[in-house]
Amino acid sequence: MATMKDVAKLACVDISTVSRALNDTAYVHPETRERIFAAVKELSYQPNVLAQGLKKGKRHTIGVVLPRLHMAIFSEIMQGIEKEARKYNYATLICNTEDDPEIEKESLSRLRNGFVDGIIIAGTGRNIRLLHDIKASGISVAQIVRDQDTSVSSVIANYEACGYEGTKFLARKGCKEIGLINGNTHLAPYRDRYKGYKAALKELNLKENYNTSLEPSNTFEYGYNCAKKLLENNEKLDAIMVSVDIQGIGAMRAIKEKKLRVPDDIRLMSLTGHTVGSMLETTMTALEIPAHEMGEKVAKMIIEDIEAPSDKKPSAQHLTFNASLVEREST
Amino acid sequence: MATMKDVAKLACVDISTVSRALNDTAYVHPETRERIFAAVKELSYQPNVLAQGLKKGKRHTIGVVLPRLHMAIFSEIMQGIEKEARKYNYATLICNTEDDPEIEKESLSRLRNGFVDGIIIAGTGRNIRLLHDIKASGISVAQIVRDQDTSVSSVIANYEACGYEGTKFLARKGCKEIGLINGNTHLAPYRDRYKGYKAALKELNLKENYNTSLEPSNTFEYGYNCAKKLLENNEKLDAIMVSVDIQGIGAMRAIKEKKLRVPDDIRLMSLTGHTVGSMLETTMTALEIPAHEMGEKVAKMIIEDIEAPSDKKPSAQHLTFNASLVEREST
DNA sequence: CTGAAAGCGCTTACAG
DNA sequence: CTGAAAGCGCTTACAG
Repeated sequence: MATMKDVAKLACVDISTVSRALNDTAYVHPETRERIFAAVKELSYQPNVLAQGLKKGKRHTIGVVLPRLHMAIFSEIMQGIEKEARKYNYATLICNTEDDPEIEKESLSRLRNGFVDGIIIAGTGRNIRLLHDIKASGISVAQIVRDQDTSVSSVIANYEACGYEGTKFLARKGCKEIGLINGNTHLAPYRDRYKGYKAALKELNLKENYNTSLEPSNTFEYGYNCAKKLLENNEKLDAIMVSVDIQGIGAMRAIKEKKLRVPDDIRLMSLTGHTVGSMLETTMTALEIPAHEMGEKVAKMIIEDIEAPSDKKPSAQHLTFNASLVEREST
Repeated sequence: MATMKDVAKLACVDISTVSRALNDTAYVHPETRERIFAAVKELSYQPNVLAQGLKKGKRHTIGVVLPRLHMAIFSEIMQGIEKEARKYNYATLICNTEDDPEIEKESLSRLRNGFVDGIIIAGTGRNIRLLHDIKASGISVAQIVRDQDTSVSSVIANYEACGYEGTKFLARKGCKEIGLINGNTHLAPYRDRYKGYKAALKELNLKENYNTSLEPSNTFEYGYNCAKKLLENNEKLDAIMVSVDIQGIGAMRAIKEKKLRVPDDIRLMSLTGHTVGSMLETTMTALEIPAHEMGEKVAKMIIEDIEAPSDKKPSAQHLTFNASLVEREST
């Protein structure tokens, strides 16, 4: 690979002049400029990003730490992040943690050391101190979906409202025994959905049908197992709310194996739908969250933070999106 | 952030000694060593990866260029790549191109400039020259799923066999009018599936039912639209093979809207299944490809290439995996 | 066993 | 308008 030195030699100028011409950071005589660009072309010179980053202390790269990509809302959010990042000429580096705090820790450690200017995270909540360290060391941080820490900016959906409105909606449909398949309530979204569910049940004077399991909750199997238990525990159950679409697919399977019909015997809805729900054989009613838009916003937020001069970084912002109810066949 | 200089000062040694102690690259007196590690701890020093990379010319990072993450087999392959990369202490950087040659070009250009030591790509086939340039410049390259270029190592599944065996299987089930929903035949997997399909039809003395559309083929909508056309064009159609699971979900929807039943009226199967197929309401028969394993292999392949001394890089290897038939409800 | 020094490929004050 | 030089944070021959 040609270096700036080679270009300088070929163009018969100093390397500093090449730098200035290329970065357009000072006036360079048109002729010199032309010679330089000719040399660049001839050598098909490409600047070394490492060296630039070393000098400027900036990588123009955002790290995104996510618990899951496959069949989860995070890959849709990611599309939004990438689109926005590309607009500002930032690259994105995705780390997939599988919701394992150890992998998360390792990913964060790796990212902090010169890899990125900012980190967007949907975290396990187990590495908050590390995250603070990272922020203190000058790397911008923002949370997506899971706001584990109020001192760090975040973009989330209103999960409590999802739990509340979902329950109310099913009650209006005549359901009396509404189950909720949730996940680890240490994570903000699960905690909040549960809160909303309980609040609605109280107003409606209904009782709780709740089941949980020890497995990772963002999976098909989890939805399947929890649905099975809910159905066994209460034979009058007439509705199941799942936290995320993928659980709903598992629940659908469990319901079918019990020879029950959706929606006639059991109504089924997802509390944080994304595009999957509309594609299923029995399409799924859902409170859909604007994943793409949320991704764009959090990317914009972190880029603004990165590019703000260090003496006046914006203070932590928290952006909450509302979900919108989309009725489909499953209710 | 503390630098190596700070550590050296605190430990009262030269920075070169710190470097040696930390990298274990030469004998350092135990006491000195201890002082250095104490200083590292005290300052919570973290080496700057940029600077290391600049000096050593290595980033310990692999770029992965994929056409799609959401609901596609690529996120499963990615899991395998990440697992293997982590084992060798490599980071992975994912670029999502949405199968757009321009985005792909941009991603590749970005990666080549000091970002990564190697690139794994499932490409559009439109940037082969650029890929050659990149390889020539000393960055390792490997292809996954799509082997557009025999001079570059690859890990793929035997798509021709998939097309062939799928067709034979459906014929054994008694199907006479077997449709194929495919995709852009400039891409090797689509081209090969089609080849296998035609070969089997010829042996069986059956005629082709083939439809294609101009949209990106890796989507639900594509499967839906093509299935609809196939059903309209031939009312005796008794089977549909889709190239990928997500198309199958769309096809299922189209079949259902026609008031036809799967598998009684129409048998449906996917030619490159991954985990989605087993989770659907009507589970989908598929030729399953070992996505996770393929990811691991391609990661291993590229890491070996990266770490080989530049005078004896291994020559291009091509690894082909077989799919295995998993019968489920849809046939 | 350890230090002084050069160098990786750039950027950016400082002169002129 | 352009060059010479220092420096970003490391690694690694070269001495001793």
